[in-house]
Amino acid sequence: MTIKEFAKLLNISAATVSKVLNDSHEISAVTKKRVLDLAEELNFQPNPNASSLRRNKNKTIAIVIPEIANNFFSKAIDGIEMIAQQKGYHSLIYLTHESFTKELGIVKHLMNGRVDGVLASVSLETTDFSHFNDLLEKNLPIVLFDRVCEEIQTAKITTDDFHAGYMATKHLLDSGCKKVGFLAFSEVAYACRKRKEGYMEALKEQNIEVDDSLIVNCSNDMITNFSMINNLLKKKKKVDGLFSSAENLAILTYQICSELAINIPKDLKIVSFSNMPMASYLSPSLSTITQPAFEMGKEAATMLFLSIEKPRNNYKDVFTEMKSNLFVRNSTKRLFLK
Amino acid sequence: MTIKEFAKLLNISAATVSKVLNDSHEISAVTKKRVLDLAEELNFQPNPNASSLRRNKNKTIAIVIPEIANNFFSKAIDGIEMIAQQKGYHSLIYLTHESFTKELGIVKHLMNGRVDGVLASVSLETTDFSHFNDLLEKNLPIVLFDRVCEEIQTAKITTDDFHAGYMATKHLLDSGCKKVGFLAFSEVAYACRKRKEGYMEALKEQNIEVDDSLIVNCSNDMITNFSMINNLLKKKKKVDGLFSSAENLAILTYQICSELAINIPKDLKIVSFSNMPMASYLSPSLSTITQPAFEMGKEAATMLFLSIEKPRNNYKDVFTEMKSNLFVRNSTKRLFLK
DNA sequence: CTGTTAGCGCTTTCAG
DNA sequence: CTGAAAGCGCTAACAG
Repeated sequence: MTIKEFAKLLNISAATVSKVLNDSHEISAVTKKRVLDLAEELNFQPNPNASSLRRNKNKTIAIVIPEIANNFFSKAIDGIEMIAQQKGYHSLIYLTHESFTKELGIVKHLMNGRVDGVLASVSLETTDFSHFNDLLEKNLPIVLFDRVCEEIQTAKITTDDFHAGYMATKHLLDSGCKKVGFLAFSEVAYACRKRKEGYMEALKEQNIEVDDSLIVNCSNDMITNFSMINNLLKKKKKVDGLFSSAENLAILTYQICSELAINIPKDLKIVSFSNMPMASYLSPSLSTITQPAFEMGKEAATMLFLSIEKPRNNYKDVFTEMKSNLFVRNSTKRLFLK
Repeated sequence: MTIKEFAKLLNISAATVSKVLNDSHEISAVTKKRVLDLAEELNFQPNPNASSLRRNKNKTIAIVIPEIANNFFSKAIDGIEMIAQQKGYHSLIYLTHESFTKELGIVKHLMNGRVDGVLASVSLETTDFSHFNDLLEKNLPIVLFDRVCEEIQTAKITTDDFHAGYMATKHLLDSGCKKVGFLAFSEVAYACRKRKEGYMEALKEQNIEVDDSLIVNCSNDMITNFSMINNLLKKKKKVDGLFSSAENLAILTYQICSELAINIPKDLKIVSFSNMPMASYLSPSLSTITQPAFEMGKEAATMLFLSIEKPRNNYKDVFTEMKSNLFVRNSTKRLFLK
């Protein structure tokens, strides 16, 4: 049903109906009620495409992320979608699967005006970020979260990755580890570099030389990751502690330890970034750093709507670092970072 | 930039450009190339709202699910999005958070023609399914997956829940359990009822009377679930095996066992539906039944596109039960269902 | 093979 | 306070 047909049912004009549905102040209370009542009864909704075309606004945002089968990202989407639903916006989801080419294609596509704003976490392969700048030049607001980059001047949300890395490593050293390794999910990603800097800071504080052979630079290729971590662990007495910058690498390590008959946590203590629910009950030997994924999603979405609804310079280049939680050992200890 | 402005750059008409971009056969190769080259160079894309309005088609589907911070649903979305991307479709995501009211609001909203099809998993609270029928009456194709219902005549995808329940329970009995309990995530959900029927079948086969006091009917309220499961477990010697129909209930049980100092799997063996990555390495005592979530997503999306692109009766009321990759797994055993 | 034209359904002046 | 009419940008029918 079109707005014209609907209007005819009440013997008024389409313009009047449109004004009521858009809550214009120039309509009498009586007409308003008549329209709203019938709209409710018939579940009448104006055609969103016609409306978007005319207004040049879509009430839609895009979420561009590397993967979704991931406890961090799925919780972040949960937060994003909650804010979007509150604001009456719709959320389109796009997965890059860590591919630069896909990310580029998606972002270029988004320049067609299908969405009013973009929330993005950059893929592991991405080192050239100019496609995001192209969005900004088209006046499309964008907020980066978790996988941010330094090159783009826009709002960004991360956890305090340096401090988290520092605390994780310190925890391992305090637990008696002498040789603490580091599993990097990427050599270039900003978040991972910060986590590594925190790791190095904790070592430095205790006058421990950084041993590059204890640092495994992983990638998106799990086969290679497996063999690199395997190589590290099969050298007896090589490492007694491991700080993992990503959940999937920690899980991979559990698998390797199982095959090599390495006892966790007796022979090897692990602290990992992870958003697995109740990790400490399921696997009491896994200590986790939990990022506030849901809150980060909400925060990122809130900032995006701010800049969709207000002029751009309100938010430009804000950098927010959120506090994360370090859960250690079956929830008897819980160290808050910061 | 509009298609008219773009056409002027090449001194041709907007219609011609439109035909090229929609791959019409009535355009010369030369013109085609000129248009495509410039479009590539300028990243020109026609306004999607104008196009959708004119065509009355959106190249967009909706995914309506209870929650996303969930290993099953996030993997399913992964599969859905993959097929959608291949088909050049966009995916809108809507979360009901298990609320009937929210589901109703979302589905009613979708009747405005914003999407060309709907993929849905019904919420736990939903017992009246007529809103889905309203969609079908508006000629909007819909495919239900995992949380399906019997009341709607449309395509549905589930796992073989009866057989999975049977195998899980049989596995516990074969492992020497005498008193096997069942954690139901819902009393009414079709999938859960089937899992329970499988559970009862396995008991019956071994001439074991069903003991209702070993069946915990859980809900979406985790506080109540906690106390009900706690009550069951704190009675010593009450149960020595537990089949959980949902991952979150199993994790809750791990927490309770930790507090009650119940040794898993010595005192209590657990088999649970779960899509946690490498559950058996992380927590070797947890045996899982893994649903082929990714494949179910792909299958559901494929069926949806079939019915979007072809007349409706092609797919009406097909019921697919997926069997591949459904197995009880712990580190040592992997039992394939069917 | 290419161009002209009408109109998708809505919102927004502007006139009354 | 209400309505008439223009036009958002595109595509499809039709003419040439």
